[in-house]
Amino acid sequence: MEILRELKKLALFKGCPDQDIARMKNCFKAEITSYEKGEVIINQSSDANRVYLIVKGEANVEHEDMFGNISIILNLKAGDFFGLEEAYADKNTYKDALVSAEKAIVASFDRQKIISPCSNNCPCHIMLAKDMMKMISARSLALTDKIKHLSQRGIKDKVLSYLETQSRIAGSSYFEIPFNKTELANYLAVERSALSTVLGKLKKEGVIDFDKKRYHIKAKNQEE
Amino acid sequence: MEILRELKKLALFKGCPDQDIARMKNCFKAEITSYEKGEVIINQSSDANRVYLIVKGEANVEHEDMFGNISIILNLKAGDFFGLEEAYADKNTYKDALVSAEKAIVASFDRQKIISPCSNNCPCHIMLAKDMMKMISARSLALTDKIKHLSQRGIKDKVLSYLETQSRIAGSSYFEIPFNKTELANYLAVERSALSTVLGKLKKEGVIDFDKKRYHIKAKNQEE
DNA sequence: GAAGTTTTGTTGTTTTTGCAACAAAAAGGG
DNA sequence: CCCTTTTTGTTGCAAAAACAACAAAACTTC
Repeated sequence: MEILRELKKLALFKGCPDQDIARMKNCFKAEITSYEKGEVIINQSSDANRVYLIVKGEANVEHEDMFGNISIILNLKAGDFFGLEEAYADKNTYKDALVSAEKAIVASFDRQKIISPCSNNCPCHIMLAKDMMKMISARSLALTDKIKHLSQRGIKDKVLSYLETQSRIAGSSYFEIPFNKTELANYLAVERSALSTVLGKLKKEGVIDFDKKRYHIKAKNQEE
Repeated sequence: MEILRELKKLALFKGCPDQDIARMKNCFKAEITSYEKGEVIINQSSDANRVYLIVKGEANVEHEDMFGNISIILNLKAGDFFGLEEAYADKNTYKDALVSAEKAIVASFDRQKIISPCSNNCPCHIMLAKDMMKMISARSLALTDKIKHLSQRGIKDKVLSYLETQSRIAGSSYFEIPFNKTELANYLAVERSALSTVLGKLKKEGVIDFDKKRYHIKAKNQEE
């Protein structure tokens, strides 16, 4: 089964023997679905009775506000979960939507099975609990990062704050981000055209360079 | 001991017999300290080897960016933790500071003891693990809420988004927020004087009313 | 490779925000 | 109760962002 190969690539199942993964899939009532780019995986405000694992590809957590503006809260990659917080915090609706950002494979699990101790005594389940904790914590920190960016005054500072973080994560001044310009504007909650202008200016000033989704931070601290 | 009375008020220790709390305090190498308003409890970027529990009072999680601007990430109340995410995600420095927002009592625990299973077989420790999970999840959701506010274009929408959330949490159109105007500006990452102008306008328009930290949302959806 | 779609860049206008400086009001401390 | 400090409101100006509308470029799809 092809899915098994994908699952084994994830840090979550690292070192799990095949038959254990199979048993867990059964135990968690796993369902696996493929999505095309742009497909809505979960609708905002729908009932939160499952948790979702990105097995392959990427998906965005999106929020639509009362005026119809859509903002990208987070970008999820293979191995990331959606809906875990709702499960553990006992919320019964998702507050955001999950939208496929490219061709993606997504597994979903029964929420109750995930959060309660396993009666079948699955070998990897205890380890899993700790991984969950780590994952939720990491997400919390990622959200804090995003707040850091959004808290910057002005588009220029927002985008630089974001790019610096991405650069740090990539470990290089050359890096690729998961967003095109429109999506980046949504992520940073600014007007797309205004962002375009600012990016153009930063490029002209020689602070950064970019092409498509690839960016390069040229000067570190030689501004003003 | 007075502290014990405070601890027992927290949801975390609800139903725990006194001697168990005492044992856990010992097991987690607990230390308890009092702080005056404005005192820094934890410095940004300092070593993350303990986790902190607000026992009484309030404290703000604050972040100082590269330009020296300070923004309030979150407001923590009695029962809330600081540093849990770093512990579980295995980060060795705090990325934000913790500052007392009023006279407060804070307990701190050894990070390792909190995240590893207890060898002493403390009676409440298993329950505690689940509470931790719930707490981190709740924080994650709170951060998402904040992102929702920050993603609004314009101060007016930001502040209304925030106030509506606070109103929903309080379950009434009359409610009190934990911030004064300066702090609210920091939380929403906008200029204080601009916020003041916008609030004044909203009051004049009859959309909201406020006095000190008490607010009232008058009209639901009759704007423009 | 032509036609349509999506993404990106550009520009001008309007509105909002940031900034700075000040004054009034409220809170806190002896 | 007076003095000091903190909080809040106000205003004018400069800067920045939102908005709208359009054009060019890139990417699809047949």
